[in-house]
Amino acid sequence: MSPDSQSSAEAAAAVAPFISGLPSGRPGESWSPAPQPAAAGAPTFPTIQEGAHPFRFTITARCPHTRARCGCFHTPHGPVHTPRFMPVGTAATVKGVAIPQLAETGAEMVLANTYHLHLQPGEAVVAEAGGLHRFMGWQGPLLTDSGGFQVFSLGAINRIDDDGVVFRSPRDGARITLTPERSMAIQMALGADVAMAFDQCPPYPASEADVAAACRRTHAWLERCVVAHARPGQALFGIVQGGCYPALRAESARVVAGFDLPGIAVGGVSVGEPVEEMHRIVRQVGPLLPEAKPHYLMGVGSLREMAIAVAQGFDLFDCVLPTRLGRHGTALVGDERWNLRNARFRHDHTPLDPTCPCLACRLHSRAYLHHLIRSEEMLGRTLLSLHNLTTLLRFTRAMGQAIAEGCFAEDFAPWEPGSPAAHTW
RNA sequence: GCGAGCGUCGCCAAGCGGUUAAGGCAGCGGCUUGUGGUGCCGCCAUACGGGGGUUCGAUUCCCCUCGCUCGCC
Repeated sequence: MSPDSQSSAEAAAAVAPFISGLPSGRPGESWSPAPQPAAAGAPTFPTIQEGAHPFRFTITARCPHTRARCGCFHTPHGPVHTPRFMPVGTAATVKGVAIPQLAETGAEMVLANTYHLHLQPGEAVVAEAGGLHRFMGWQGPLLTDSGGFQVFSLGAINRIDDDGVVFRSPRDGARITLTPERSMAIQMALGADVAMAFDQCPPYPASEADVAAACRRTHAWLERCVVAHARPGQALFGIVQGGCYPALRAESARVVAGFDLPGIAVGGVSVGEPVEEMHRIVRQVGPLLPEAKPHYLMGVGSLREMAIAVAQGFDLFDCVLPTRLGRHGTALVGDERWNLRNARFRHDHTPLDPTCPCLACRLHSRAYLHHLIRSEEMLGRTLLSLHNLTTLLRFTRAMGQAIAEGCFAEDFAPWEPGSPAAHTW
């Protein structure tokens, strides 16, 4: 059975584990959003985690032709089958998508953001709710980004030094300091399954000297993150930097791998560099990562780039693209992008993508989606976001299946009729 | 019927003797990669209600005409 050709009963069953913490809606049934208060002196972390977790990563199959592998990363909130795309839920919500719908896309691990949640509503509110899982209602694995990227990409930075970053809150102008220790404290309070190291992501282009300095700082900060991180049941991932400089990348990969953390990420891509540059970095760095750990390529979520990365042994991806494109009216169909605003869809009463199992494609036509987007109806944004997420998730799942069956290739394109992996689509 | 005003892109609207005839909306396309529900970038009137004149030159001045608006009978 294709992973996507499931009946609605099967779909409901698949969703159930992700929403088991939610009330059934039956009359008289009560639901307490927060656990019982902890005893005096106990850590203030959410109590839904019990003890240390090994965060095992098991590789179940390897591609004979490339470095690709498929496997399973085990977290306290369940498995993440790799390769896998991870939807971005910046403010503890994947914009426009409700939890049951999110589960239907095939998402297993979801991202949230330290920077945004610290500013609003503040990690204390999340912690008092019982942690991020309880707060947002997602019972599957969660990962929090450290806030490092946002400080550099969105923030009006006041000062950056070896200690950390001082910036002004775009919300109320308040002066905020973020350091490795602070980021760890916030992420521990949020309580995701995976916390990311606080890093410095240099812009593109940047001089070799500037990138080298950012690397040194990122490595020093990683050490401080490791020291500060003390939350059972939460893994810490280090981040490799180095921009487009091979020597710096190699050095960074060596240093970060040396910390022997449960996972390793590659950052500093998708920052405006040409895609060919990204391909070079992926091809260079992939082979340098410790074989037995999950490899997470940060910020990459276009099909071609993910396939190239998977071929170099990357396992996890995240990207705002599917939801941002969806909100703005663009649908991913195969490897094309369709702007649903375009007049050519006005009278097109066929499904968006007949091969896609998502809600938008099952229930609605291109003409209807076109109408919703043109009318700026919020349902249009939701449906396209859902569709785009579904497309990326089924693509990464199809890669996994193809790896297991030995029919994966770097130019993986299962939607093409002649593709040896067509049956995985 | 008389008086006044107005008619510039689908809509709103500058220009008031020499302009590549602003701009906005709409429309037609494009862009967005560890997320400010945004944003950005192209394209879109040889044409100024119609017809005559004056002038080297008229969307801009004059006459006629058509249409709309507001007053007064």
